[in-house]
Amino acid sequence: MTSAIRDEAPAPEALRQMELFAGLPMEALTGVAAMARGRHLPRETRIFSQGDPGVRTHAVIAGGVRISQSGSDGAQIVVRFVGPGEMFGTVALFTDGRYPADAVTIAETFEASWSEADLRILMARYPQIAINMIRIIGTRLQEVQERVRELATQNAERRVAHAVLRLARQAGQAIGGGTAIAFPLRRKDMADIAGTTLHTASRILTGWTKQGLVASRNRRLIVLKPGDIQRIAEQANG
Amino acid sequence: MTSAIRDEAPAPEALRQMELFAGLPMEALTGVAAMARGRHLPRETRIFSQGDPGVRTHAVIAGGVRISQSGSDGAQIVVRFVGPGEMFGTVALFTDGRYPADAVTIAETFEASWSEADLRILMARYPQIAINMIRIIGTRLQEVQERVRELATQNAERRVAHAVLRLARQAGQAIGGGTAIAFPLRRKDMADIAGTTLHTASRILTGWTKQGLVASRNRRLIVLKPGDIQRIAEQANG
DNA sequence: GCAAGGGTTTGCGCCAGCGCAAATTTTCGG
DNA sequence: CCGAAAATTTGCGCTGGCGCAAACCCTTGC
Repeated sequence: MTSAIRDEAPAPEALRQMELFAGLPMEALTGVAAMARGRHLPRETRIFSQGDPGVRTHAVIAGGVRISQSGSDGAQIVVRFVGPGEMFGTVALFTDGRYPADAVTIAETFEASWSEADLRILMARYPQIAINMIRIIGTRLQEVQERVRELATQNAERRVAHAVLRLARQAGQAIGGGTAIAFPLRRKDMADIAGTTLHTASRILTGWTKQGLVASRNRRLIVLKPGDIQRIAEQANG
Repeated sequence: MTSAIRDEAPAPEALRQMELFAGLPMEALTGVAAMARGRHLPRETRIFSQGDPGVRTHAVIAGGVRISQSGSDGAQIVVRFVGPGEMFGTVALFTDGRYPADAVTIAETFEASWSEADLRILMARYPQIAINMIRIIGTRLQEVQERVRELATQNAERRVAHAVLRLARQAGQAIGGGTAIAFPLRRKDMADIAGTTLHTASRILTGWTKQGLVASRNRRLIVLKPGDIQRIAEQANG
C-alpha cells in the first residue's frame, strides 16, 4: 500500500476504494485516473490555506492530512483528519470558491487532485459522482452536527473520549493488544479536536494512561480498552 | 405572500425562489410543482421525528420550522430554524434514510414536500438540481463548522450575539426602528441555539434589553442596535 | 554524548456559567 | 376579566476547567 508513493497518476484500482467514485465502471475509473494529478508530499507540507481560491478537489491515497480552521480572532480548531480514501477541499468548488480551512500533511503523503472543470465534466458524464458527493457531504454534515451537540452538552472528558473513538475508527490499525491511531498526534491536536485546552486534554489522557486505558508510543496514541473509553463517552455528565 | 396559505400544490413561481430549484427553466418548475405535495399546518405540529425513515424532502413556503436533535442521553439542541424558501429533511434521503432530527412548526406554516423517487427522477432529468443540492449542503456544512468553532472558542455572550445576528439575517424583517425576528422564540430556544442554558441566555438578553440593544414584543425578538451586537460578537473574549 | 528546543505534565488560583429554587411576569383558556 | 399554567427573571452557591507558570521529558542536530 505504501510502496507506490511516487509522483505519478494514481492507479485506477486505488480510486475504486474512494467514496466519491464508488459504483463507477472500470472504464470510468480509468478516465478519472487520467484526469488526476498525483503528488508525493513530505510531512508538514501545506497543501492549501484558508481563503485560497479553491480550484481543485483533493483525495488522500496514502498518508494523512490535518484540516484546521482559524477564526477572525486567533482561535483555531482542527476540523478533522483525512486518511486514505477520503476527499478534502471539495466543498469549496460549489460554494464560494474559496477553501474554508487549512490543509497540512501530518506524514509523508500521496495525494491526488482534480480541477474544477474536470470534475464538472466527470459529473456530467457520470451522475453517480454527484449522488456520491451529496452522500459524502451529507454524512459529514451529520457528523459535524453531532459534534455541535457534543460541544454544547458534554463535559471535556466525554468529548475527548468521543474524539479518540472517532479517530480509532477512522484511522486505527491493530497493534499487539490494542488499536493504534496511525497519525502522530500532539496533545494540542487532541485538544483542538475535542474542543478543550492543551492542559485539560493532557490531564485527561495522563489519567487514562495511569488507569491503563490508553498508551502512547512516540506521539501515536494506542487505545488499549476501547470498552472503557466507550463507557466514558456514554456515561451521563457528572 | 401569506395570503395563499391553503392545502394545495405550491405555485411554480414560489418554487423559483427556492435555492434547490434555482436556475431551472419555467417548464421544469411546472413539473416540480406538479410532483409536490403542499400542506398547511398549524403551529407546534410535528412534521417528522428523529429516527423516522426519511422518505420525503421538505421545503417551507411560508411560516417556520424548528429542527432539533436529541442525543442518546436526554440532551437536546436546536439545529436550526427553517424559514421561507429553505429546504429541510433533505440529507436523510442520501445517507442512511432516516431523519437525523425532529421538525416541528413554530408558527402557522405552508410546507411542500417531494418523495424520494420523484426527487431522483427530477435530478436525473435536471442535473442542475443535484449541483444545487451539493451547494446547499456544502454551505450548511460550512455554517455548522463555524458553529463548532464558536462553541469551542467563544464565551456564552458572544455565542448568543452570533445566534441573534444569524437569525436576524435569516429571518429578519424591518420594523419601526429595528429588525424583528419573524418567529416567536422562547428563551430556551435561544439557549439551545447558542449552546448555553435557559438561565444564562435569559441573563444576557435581559442585560441587553436594559442597555437598549434589543427588545421583545410577545416572544419576538427585535434587534435595535445591530452594530453593538456585532461588536459583542467580534470582541475578544473577556 | 550533550545541549537546545519543543512537547508534556502538573500545581494552583480563579471565574464563567451551571443548577437549584423562588419570585415575578406573561400568556391563554374559559 | 379572572385564575391557572407557562415562561422569564433573578439570587446564590458551587465547580469544571481555563490560564499561568514552572518543572520535566523526549527528541534531534551537531
